[in-house]
Amino acid sequence: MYQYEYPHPAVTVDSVVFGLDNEELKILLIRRKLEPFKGAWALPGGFVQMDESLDDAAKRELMEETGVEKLYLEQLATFGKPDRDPRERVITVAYVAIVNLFDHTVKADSDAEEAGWFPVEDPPELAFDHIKILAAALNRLQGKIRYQPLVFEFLPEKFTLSQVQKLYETVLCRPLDKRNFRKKIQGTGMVIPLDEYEMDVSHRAARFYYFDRKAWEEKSGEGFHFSI
Amino acid sequence: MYQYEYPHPAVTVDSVVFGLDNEELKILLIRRKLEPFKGAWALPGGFVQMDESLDDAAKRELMEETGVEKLYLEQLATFGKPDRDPRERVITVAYVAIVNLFDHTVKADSDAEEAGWFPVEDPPELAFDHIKILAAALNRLQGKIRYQPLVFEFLPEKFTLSQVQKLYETVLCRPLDKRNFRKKIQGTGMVIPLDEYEMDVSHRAARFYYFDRKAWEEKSGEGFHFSI
DNA sequence: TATTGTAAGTGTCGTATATACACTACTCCT
DNA sequence: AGGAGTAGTGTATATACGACACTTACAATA
Repeated sequence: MYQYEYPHPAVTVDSVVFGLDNEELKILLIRRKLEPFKGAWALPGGFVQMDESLDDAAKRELMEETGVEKLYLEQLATFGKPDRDPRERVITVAYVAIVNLFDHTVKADSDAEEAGWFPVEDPPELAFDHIKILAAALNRLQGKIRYQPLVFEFLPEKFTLSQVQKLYETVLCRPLDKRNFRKKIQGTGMVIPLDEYEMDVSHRAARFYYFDRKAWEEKSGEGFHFSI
Repeated sequence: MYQYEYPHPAVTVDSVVFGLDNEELKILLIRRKLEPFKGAWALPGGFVQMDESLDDAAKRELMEETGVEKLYLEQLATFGKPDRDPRERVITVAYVAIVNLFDHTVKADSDAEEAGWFPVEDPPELAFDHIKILAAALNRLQGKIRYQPLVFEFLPEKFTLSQVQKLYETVLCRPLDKRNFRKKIQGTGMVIPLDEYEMDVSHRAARFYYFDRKAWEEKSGEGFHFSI
């Protein structure tokens, strides 16, 4: 038992994990095994250990639940209404994560836990206030994707420009003009053409490109905006 | 005494309170009366009560420490490195606040606590990791002021365009062209001229304007960007 | 081997937006 | 009357953005 002079809330981390699955934007959800909300779908997460930072806690929980090590992770916001958990006062630090479903396989159904990918547009009923967290995460993603190169976190190392465009269209929920899009994305100077082309497609093969992370890290230092 | 089956961190809220004092951007700091960091300057804040939301906690602490009710308040980020407080594990939810030092007087030196306004550029040594929180807050302010009308939170109801421009220049740390600035700010349609002019100035009297909050709230709903 | 289906790839022009830049107007003070 | 000090105003150029339609390449099928 742990004793304190004043009451302390519990602190959890919960992550909204985005991934691109079949050209659809999806989120990873876990089915709860315990009360409260037993059987309901919920964001992956858990309690912060006393010796780990918040980022580390988020990483650990995701590692445990998805098996993925390399993912994009960023703190979103902290949710702390007094009654958001019926058991005790629980404050949750929410994260946005992006996993690359091309390069890594996610153990969606792990040992003990049932997990699954759900379309962002119509998720199932979620436990706690997780639907609010999802809304905030989607909002952040849509805002940030326009001036930071987050799209490449979703895509394989080598991708076609059509893939990039479709992803932007999916996230932003609006169509983009092909020529203008290609002008912009190539105008950044960070999306570099390879001498490789698609194979085994029943139409003209698309060229592969890669994202020059080094150039971005240098230029993002001062002033440079990605901006699509 | 309060008992828990698992260890719980303490949770505080700390606010970076910005204000415009003599055309300088300043932050409000409190001198600590207790260990640790006794005597050092720190961000105003305190423990979250079990029956209040995080926003309410931030508001309450600021009300207690500054006496100001009407202020702009927005959650910034949560800081939770395990060793950021030497006593016990303390996770702090940081807020950015803006107080209007024209319309409200802040009880900078209150009963028990010594408080003061310090230039953002060279603050004193701060307790805990508060210098990091300050850096993050300044970053947020500089970013957000360019596409949201935060400036008017600093200024009196009726202001001159020169005041607005000087404030932008102060926050962004760069000079702006007067004519282009005035074109843009008037182009928003939300900064409305009054038929009042400065009095008792030893030069041409400047016209007063006000910010049309209603128009902003309507237009900010969809798509409109303030953008300076 | 000719045809068809499908997605890839490419350029221009008009419009809107951003930037650079310098003088006159007003008020008070000496 | 003139000087000090800040308010206020317009134009021209460069850049960015959005609209828009056809040709190319590949493979499957007739």
